[in-house]
Amino acid sequence: MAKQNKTRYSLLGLLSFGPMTGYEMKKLIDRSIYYFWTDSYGHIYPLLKKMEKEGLVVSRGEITGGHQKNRFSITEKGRRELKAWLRNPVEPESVRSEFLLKVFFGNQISRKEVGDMVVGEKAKHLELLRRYDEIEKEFAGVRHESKQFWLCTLNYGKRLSKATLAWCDETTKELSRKSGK
Amino acid sequence: MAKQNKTRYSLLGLLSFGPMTGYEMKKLIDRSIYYFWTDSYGHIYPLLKKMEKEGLVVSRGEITGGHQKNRFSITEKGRRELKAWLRNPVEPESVRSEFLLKVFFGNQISRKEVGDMVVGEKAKHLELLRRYDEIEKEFAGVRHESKQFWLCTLNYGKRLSKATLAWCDETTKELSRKSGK
DNA sequence: TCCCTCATGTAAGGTGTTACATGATTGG
DNA sequence: CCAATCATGTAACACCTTACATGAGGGA
Repeated sequence: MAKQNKTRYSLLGLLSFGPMTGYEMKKLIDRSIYYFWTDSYGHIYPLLKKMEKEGLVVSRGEITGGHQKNRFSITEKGRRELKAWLRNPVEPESVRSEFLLKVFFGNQISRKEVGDMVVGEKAKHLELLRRYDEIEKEFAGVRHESKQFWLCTLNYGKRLSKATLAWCDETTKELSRKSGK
Repeated sequence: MAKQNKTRYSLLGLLSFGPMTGYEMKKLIDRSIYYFWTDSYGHIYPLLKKMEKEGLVVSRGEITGGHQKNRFSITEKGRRELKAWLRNPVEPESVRSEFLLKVFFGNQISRKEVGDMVVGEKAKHLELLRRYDEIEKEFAGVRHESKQFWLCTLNYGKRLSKATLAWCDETTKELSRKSGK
C-alpha cells in the first residue's frame, strides 16, 4: 500500500473554516500556506468528488449568472475524520532536496558554480521572508480563533528561512577559502 | 509532462565516486544523505536498467559464490548528464509538511494536543542532531576531494534542526499562554 | 537452527502534476 | 475588445512506495 493521501485533510481543514469552492480552496492554499503545502486543480477537483461519495463533504450547486459553482461544506463525518487525522502521530516524511543533492555532488563542477547556487538559494529565502512579512501584515487586522496557530506556522517558516540565510553566508565563506581541505 | 526524475542524478552522483551495486547505493543513501534524500529498491533497480539502456551507466556482472551481483559504473555520457543537471537551476520544489498542516488546523483539537505534537517534533530533531554528530565523527578520518561539500550539507541539516528546536521551544511557550489571542 | 544481512527484482497501486479544454465575468 | 480572473474538469502519465518473492552466506 502506498503512502496515505494527505491532500484530503488539507481540504477538510480548509472547509472547517467554512464552505468553499474547489477554486477558492486552491487560491487560499496558494496565498496562505504555500510555504509548506501545495495542491493542484487536477488533484483537488476529482478528490472533492470522491470525498463527497464518501460522505466527508457535501456540495451545493450554485448558478450565478449561468455559471455553475460547486460550494462544498464539511459534514460531521468529515469533521470526525479531520480530528482523527490531527490526533494521529505525524507520519515520517521523506525529504528530498534537489538543492542539497547538488551541493553534495558539488565537486563535479567548480567551486564558483556551487557558490552561485548558494547565492541563488539565499535570494529565494530573502524573497520568502519578504512574503512572510506580507502575510503577517494581512493577519494584523484578522480576528479568528485559529489565528494563534497560523502565526505559529508562519513563525516556523521565518525561523527556517533565517537559518537558511545564515547557512548560505557561512557556506559562501567556506567555499571561497583556498582549497578548503 | 510531469516532473523530471531526480533519482537518476542521485545515482549518477554516487557512481561519480566509484563503481557500485544498486544495493550499495541504497545503503549509502540511507547512511549518509538520508536527511535530505531517500530512495527505494523498487525504484533504484528498474531505473539502473533503464539508465544502462540510455548509455549513462554500464554494469559488469560479478558472480561471487554462485550469487549474481551487478556492479555499475558511470559512463562519459552519464558524467556529462550529471554535470548538465548540476549546472541547471534548481527547480522549485513543492514542500509538503504534514506536521505544519496539523499545526495550522490545530484549533480543531485541544491546545494541549498540539503542544504534544510540538514536543514530538522536538524529539525528532534532537535525535537528528545526535545522528548528525555520528556522521561527523565518521567523516573525521575520511579524506576525499568531495568532503568539503559533504560537510556543507551536514551543516545545513544541523542548522535547520537547531532552528526547529528553537521554534519548538517558542511555540510550546506560546501555546501554554492563557488563550493567547 | 535461526536470524540478519547481502542482493536483486517484479507487480500493483496510490499520489500528484502538467497539459489540455471550455466558457463566463469583470475591469481597463 | 482584450486580458485577467473566475471556475470546473478530464486525460495522460511520471514518480515512487509498499508488498511480495527469492535465495545465498555468515554468525550466534
